Amino acid sequence: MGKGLVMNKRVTIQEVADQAGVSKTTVSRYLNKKYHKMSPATKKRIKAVIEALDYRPSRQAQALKSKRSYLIGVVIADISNMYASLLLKGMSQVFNQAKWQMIILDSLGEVDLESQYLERLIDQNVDGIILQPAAITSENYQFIEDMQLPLILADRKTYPSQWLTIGTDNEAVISRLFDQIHLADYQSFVVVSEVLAPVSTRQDRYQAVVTACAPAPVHLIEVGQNNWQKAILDLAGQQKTLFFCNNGRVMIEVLRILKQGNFQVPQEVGVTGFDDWHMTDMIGPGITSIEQPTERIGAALAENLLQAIESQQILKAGYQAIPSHISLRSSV
Amino acid sequence: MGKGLVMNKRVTIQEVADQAGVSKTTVSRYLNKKYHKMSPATKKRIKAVIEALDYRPSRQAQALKSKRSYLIGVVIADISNMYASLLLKGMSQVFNQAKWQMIILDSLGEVDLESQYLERLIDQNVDGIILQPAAITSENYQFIEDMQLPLILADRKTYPSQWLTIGTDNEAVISRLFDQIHLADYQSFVVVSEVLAPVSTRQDRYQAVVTACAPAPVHLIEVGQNNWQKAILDLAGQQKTLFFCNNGRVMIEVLRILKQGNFQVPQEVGVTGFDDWHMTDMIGPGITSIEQPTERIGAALAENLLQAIESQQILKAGYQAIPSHISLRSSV
DNA sequence: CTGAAAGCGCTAACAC
DNA sequence: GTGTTAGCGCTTTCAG
Repeated sequence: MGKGLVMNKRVTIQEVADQAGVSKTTVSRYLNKKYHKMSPATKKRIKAVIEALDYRPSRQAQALKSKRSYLIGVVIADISNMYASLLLKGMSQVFNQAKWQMIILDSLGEVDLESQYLERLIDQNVDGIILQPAAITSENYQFIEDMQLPLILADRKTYPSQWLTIGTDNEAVISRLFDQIHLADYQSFVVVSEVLAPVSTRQDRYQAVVTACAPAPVHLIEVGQNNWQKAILDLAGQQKTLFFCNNGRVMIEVLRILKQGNFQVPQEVGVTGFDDWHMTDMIGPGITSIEQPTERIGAALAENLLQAIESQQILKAGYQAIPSHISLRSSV
Repeated sequence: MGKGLVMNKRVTIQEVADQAGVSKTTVSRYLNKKYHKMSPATKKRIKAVIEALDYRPSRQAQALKSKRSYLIGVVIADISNMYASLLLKGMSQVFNQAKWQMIILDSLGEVDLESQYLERLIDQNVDGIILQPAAITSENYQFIEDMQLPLILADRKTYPSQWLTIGTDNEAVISRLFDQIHLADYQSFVVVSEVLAPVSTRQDRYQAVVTACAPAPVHLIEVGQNNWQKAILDLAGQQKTLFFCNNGRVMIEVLRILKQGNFQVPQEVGVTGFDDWHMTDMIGPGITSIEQPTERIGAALAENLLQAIESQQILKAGYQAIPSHISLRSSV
């Protein structure tokens, strides 16, 4: 690898220049592949010295001068969540293949913490930001725009629409899913979700279910609310109910509760919804569910952001929906 | 928030100095809380200007001068893995609470890619590195040591032992788990694992099972090998077998295979092992399993690394085991 | 108590 | 083709 046996201090461009008998400028030109007017001889000499010394330019210094850090800030609402993991996987495939690196922060879904972290990213001179916003109002993120920093939203929209958001095709896939379900089999319909208000995705999914079930009414159970578990069991006990779960964690919970209540799926209750794990087929009879293309969403976020950074263009506000896959099994 | 309506360029320390009628030096002193010899008046004035201008120092520039980037490099073998997610969660709790930020890279378990990423982190002037190594030989990481960069290993040891590694108490917890199992119930014992060779953790777990079952022999099935699925079904069919799964993904796979083969757990086969998801209770009868304290491992890694960085001391090589929890259910 | 000046490692006019 | 010079935004002697 051309590495010396022991090396303490970083070698600098100056040392390379000295050893090669040229100026820093020339070395810098070499580094930045500006060969257009450079004698093959010097070029070769510099190359040799760089290898001998195992010289690697300091990104810090380059960034300070060139205003490009090759750092991307990523703020996620919960890094331990499977959805987030897959999103990050997709991003890292795009960024790391190129020379970009991600600084990843976990906002815990808390708006104040999120603001703090966003500011830190700006302090760090990141070239762009990918954000899964904890707030639903665009105003919270206006200051990023003011800084002229490219920003792209993951999964969740903010209002009024101001940035490009990339996520699942919630409405379309839910509509397709319900086309496959024989609604007459059910006497009541329930959406189970984490609290709707702060997250556009949850609202959109709820609305899509409402639309799909119309004119039948749709109940909403928000996990964490008073007696929500009991509410599920009550509904399941009263009439044949279809439970639509807004994400994978919720689905796991619902299945657990129904199992404890000794309800048979799909004979006594129906269960469907979003499955972040792609593994509900392990559970019970196999759950008919929506599998999100999470990695591809992550990759798309990264690609779009890079393009915006490199072209210096502002991303067009709006929602880019990546199509989901419906996994038909036997839970409904 | 003290933010102006529109601001394009970052404000610099020079502008603050000008507005406050002092020199950059004094502002810098203020920023670094060197108040010892500074008149309350100037202090107040600087404070006011900083707030009015919403000035925030550039980390880039600070780092270039002070040799402290407040950046930590984290290289993980697979970022979409649940174990990794929880590790990162634990780390982020420690780092982000303080003013540290993580650059996270996914090595895909590939040694070459990993080397490349580690070098990039060095280029970026990170203050320390947390690594879940893809290779098992310490030699691969010697160059980090040569750079005087604090390094700490997550979950996996390298040989010869050269750095502090923090992970699960594999041997101890496996020994405790087997104390709870009535070995006489089984006629054969099998460890199912991803390929053993490159990862110390997998080897250690296998050895611990061998020790616990002695003098009975222990079969080893490496997933991905020729006909490994069939091997599982064959063993299960021949005699009453206990399957020990080396991690959560493997356990999911084993359960899936056994289910397809119509084997009843625990009547016909026993299943136990490590469960990264803390959710195998959703599956079948509830799986007796080992739940790793993954978040705490992540936090411990972060804490130890920070301490090493701040004290300028080298971490003592060795293995720090964080105790796991055994979840006794009914699968064995 | 405060400031001038040098410099961290690099890039980019502008000369020659 | 290549070098000189002047910074990027900050910290830190060293003087006063």
